[in-house]
Formats: sequence, C-alpha cells, structure tokens
Amino acid sequence: MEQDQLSQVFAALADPTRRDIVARLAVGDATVSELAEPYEVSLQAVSKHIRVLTEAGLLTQRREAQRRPCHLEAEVFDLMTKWIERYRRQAQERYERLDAVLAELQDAENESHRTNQGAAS
Amino acid sequence: MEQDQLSQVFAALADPTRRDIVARLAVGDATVSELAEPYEVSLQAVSKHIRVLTEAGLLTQRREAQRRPCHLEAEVFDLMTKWIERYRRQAQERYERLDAVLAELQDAENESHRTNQGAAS
DNA sequence: TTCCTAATCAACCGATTAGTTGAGTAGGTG
DNA sequence: CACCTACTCAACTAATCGGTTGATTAGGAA
Repeated sequence: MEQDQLSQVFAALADPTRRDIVARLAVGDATVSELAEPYEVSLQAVSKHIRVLTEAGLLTQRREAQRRPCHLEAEVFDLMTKWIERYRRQAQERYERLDAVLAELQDAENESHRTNQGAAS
Repeated sequence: MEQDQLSQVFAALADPTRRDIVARLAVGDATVSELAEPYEVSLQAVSKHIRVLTEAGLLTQRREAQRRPCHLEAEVFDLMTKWIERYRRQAQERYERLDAVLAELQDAENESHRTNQGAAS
C-alpha cells in the first residue's frame, strides 16, 4: 500500500525494537545478523523490521559478499523534525500569546481598580 | 496494553487524519464535532482518533456543557524531538567525521605526492 | 561439486487497528 | 417533562502488524 513518507516514518519509529535498531545504526553501520544478535526474536523478524525502516527511507542497505550492511540515512529525520517543529512552535506561540493577553487583561483590570471602582469580574 | 509513551506518540502521528487533527489544534482549541466536520468518516471514528491522541499525551479535553473541547499539549513534542535529534546528530556527526577522515586521507595523499610528511592528527 | 553462511521470501497465526452501526450518557432547551 | 445536542461506549468487521517456521536465493570456502 502506497502511504505518504511521513506516515511511514512515524509508523516505523512507533516500534521500540526498530527505534533500538536506529539507535545502534547511529553508532555505525551493521549487518542484519549483527543487528539481530541482541534480540531473542528470529533473524527473519529483524529482517522484516529492517524492511520497514528501509521503506520509510530511514536506512539503506548495500551489498558486501553475502552480507547486507545497513546504513542510517539521517536526512529523513529532518522531515519529521520539520513537521513537529512547525506545530509545536505554533501551539507554543499561541500559548504565549494567550499569556500576553491574560497579562494585558490583568493590567487593564488593575488600572480600572485605581481609576474607576466597580469593575465586573 | 501499557506501551511506552514514545511508541504511543509515534504511532498516534503515523495516521494522516490524526496529524491533520493536531495541525488544526495548533491553530486553536476545537470540539469533537468541529474537528470531525472536514472528514467524511463518522463522528465516532474521529472520537477514537482523539482518544488515541489523548492517550499519547498529545492533547487534553476539558468539559464545556455537552462539548468537550480539545487542547494541544505542546510539551510531548519535545520528547520526540529529543529522541530524533539525538540520533540524527549522532549519525550526522559520524557522517561528517567520515568526511573529515576522507578529506584528511586525500590531503595526506596530495602531501605525500609533493613531499613525504604524514598528516595524521 | 558440495557445504556453509547471510539474508530474503512465503505462508500462516494471533493481536491490534481503523472503520462501521447501534445504543447509552451527560447536559442544555422548549 | 420530553426532546435535542454532543459525545462516548460496545460490538462487529476487514485489514494490517509482529511474530513464527520452512523454503529459497546469493555468495564464498572446502
């Protein structure tokens, strides 16, 4: 099923084993067996995880005799970061703007207490 | 099943409809019906999406008569950003380090062509 | 050639997911 | 009160997911 890359990337990283694989590949390239070694699941299961990560564009595999070393592709992370930062910042700004508005209202109220008494609450 | 928050957050954002809901909530709070309005899916389906986002800690709901306005919680985004940045930076640095090493090797080669001094640091 | 290693493919299984419809609940309004 | 609105809950379904085992492919070594 053709899915947009952002969905694929998020889905790929929703699995702790796959995040773990990414963490290991951040240190350096590794073969499928090397990546599978720490887990008690089958090599085929790890191979599937690698396929998911590859299809999401998070890693690539080259050929080295029978081995297929995996390499982390850092660029895709930017796609996520961009999406996240966009909405985080927007929400944050809105929150700060609300804060400012509330502060202004407070100032206005304080003002009316000094000049005019009988402000509504 | 109890799942770690990072997995829940990534899984929640792996769905385009849910990312869309987050995008809308970044602009301002909205009720369930307001959020459901643009989609052709049922209100119940949207309600479920909201539950997923809520359980991931991405949003909260308050009560306002019969309405349950949703509010985006920006803090959770930091959890993701931290994770992403950690490994992105690590991979990037490794890449740049490799670049530097290759450049050094190139320099050393050029150097040895002219004189005969090593350039390792 | 035969054998070993590294990895993928194929088929299956149980659990989860995204959707559905129908019923129930909480809180106004006539 | 009855009735409407705004949801959530419950049960079901089809599709996907993470895992399994067994067979197969690709390449190197004896």
